[in-house]
Amino acid sequence: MSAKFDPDSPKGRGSAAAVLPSAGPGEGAGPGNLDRRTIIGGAISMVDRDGLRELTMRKLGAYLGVEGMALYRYVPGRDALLDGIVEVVIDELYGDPEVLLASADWADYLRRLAHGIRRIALAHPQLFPLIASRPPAAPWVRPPLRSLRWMESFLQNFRDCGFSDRAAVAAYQSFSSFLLGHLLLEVSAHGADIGPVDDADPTPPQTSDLDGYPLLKQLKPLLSENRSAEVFESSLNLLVKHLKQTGPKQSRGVIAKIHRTVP
Amino acid sequence: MSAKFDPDSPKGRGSAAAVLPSAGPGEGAGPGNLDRRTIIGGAISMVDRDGLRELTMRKLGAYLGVEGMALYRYVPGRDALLDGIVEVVIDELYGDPEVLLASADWADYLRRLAHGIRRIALAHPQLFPLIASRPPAAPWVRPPLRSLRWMESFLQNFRDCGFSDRAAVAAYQSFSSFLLGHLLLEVSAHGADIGPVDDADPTPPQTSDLDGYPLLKQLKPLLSENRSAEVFESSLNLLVKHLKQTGPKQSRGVIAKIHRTVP
DNA sequence: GGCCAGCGTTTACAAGGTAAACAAGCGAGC
DNA sequence: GCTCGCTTGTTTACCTTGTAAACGCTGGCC
Repeated sequence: MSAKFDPDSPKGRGSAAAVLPSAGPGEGAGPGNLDRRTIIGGAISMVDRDGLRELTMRKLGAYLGVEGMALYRYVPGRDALLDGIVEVVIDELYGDPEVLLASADWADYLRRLAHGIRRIALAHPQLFPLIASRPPAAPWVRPPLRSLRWMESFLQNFRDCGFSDRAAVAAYQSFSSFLLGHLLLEVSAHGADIGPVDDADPTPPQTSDLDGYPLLKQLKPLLSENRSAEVFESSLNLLVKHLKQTGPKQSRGVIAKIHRTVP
Repeated sequence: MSAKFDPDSPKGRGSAAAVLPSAGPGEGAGPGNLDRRTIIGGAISMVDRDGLRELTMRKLGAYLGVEGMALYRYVPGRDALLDGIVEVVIDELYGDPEVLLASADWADYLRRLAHGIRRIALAHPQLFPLIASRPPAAPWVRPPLRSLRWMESFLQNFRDCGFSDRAAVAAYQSFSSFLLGHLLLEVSAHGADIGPVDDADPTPPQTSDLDGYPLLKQLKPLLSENRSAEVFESSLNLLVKHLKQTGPKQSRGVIAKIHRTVP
């Protein structure tokens, strides 16, 4: 495993995690140029560029070459827009050829899914906290796996792989929690969340007051090292190993037929 | 370990995680009733009650029996107020008698710390996402452990327990990520984050459209079971076990003297 | 008594979300 | 071809919020 190349980095791959052709600024905006998808797409690229705080109805309107109020014809309000964004971004998963909807090899399934979501997180660092914190449709649909469809296919797949109901649910929960925690931290280290809070001073408290904290000062190089990719990989492996011990009912080699694809 | 009793539930204990006497509404507000602490305390209890979105300068002012603008004499602005909140809430850790600043038994240390933070998260479900998403002082200070002081003592303790620098840093990172992921999910299941977005309909999409998702429908009882306390406990144990394998240089039994307390 | 510093209030303004009235284009039916 | 009414974007307007700046009270000190 190379230490230098991160296979999930947005620059490192060509696939999904790229959103529709991005709905760039549509200056000349005759009527009919607008629809829900375009609006959400525009919102996504605005947020990717400027951060969440800069996403306002009027500015998004301007970005699309239209008056802010026009958006309300397609989106009930700002909150709904945010929900739409989350939904669309998560839907990128469906377009990712490396993520499978089902696989008899649940470990492989899990790894692909995890990397797929990581790719999304890295492609949209500014959006990821939103994905994590928007209230889910139902209380047991956990971020970042958000959608009922993904949840259904996840559980189905694990059951088909011989997990008991309880074990499948447990797998789902540990997986979500691992992914959320890891990616949220990774993404926030990328300087996400905080948009241009202060456009002034680009390095506010950098290299600052570590004087009271000698150990911190000493370990700073280690702490600043970005080994996210490897850490991600090894935590994921740990999770898989743990599931292998606690999860599947039948022993290795027995494969339950996948008899059902997802809606 | 009882399955029914959650030792970290706010109702289940008497200790910290209770914030100052709460700075209740101070109706008659002569001058001098105000200070930074009171303001932050009031903000915290407002958020605990009504959610983040309801926390506005004017409403907080009213809550404290004062005009909104008065707050600006003690707090530079709303963002700084939020930072103050996060800081104060995390500081509850120092008041928690069950959390140790250092211990020769690092596993015990870790467990106590984890439970301490969990207690905070459960005591302030509405605030926890804020703790998780406020930009940290330095990029390598990860939520939810937030403060430089905690970080320093954490690392120091692990080093004193025989962890190499690298291992201590790794422990810090896995610990943060585990804690963040788990608690964020746990707290959001408590219906946090989303404040009174719509005061109308108390059960909007409940028991709703699970029709396309038979497995979900079937597993719903399992999924809605709240075993957070146990799951937390066992994930924490898993983490500890893992650290035991990868972490400390010297074998069990050798205790490095704790020769330094934290600033 | 007069003055000053500290503190809360008033006034004012720029964003932002959103409702409601409005207008321009355009196809359906006659 | 004309008109009607719908679709879609625009204008206007209002309320809430964050925040700057000016104002005025009040209690202690000379």
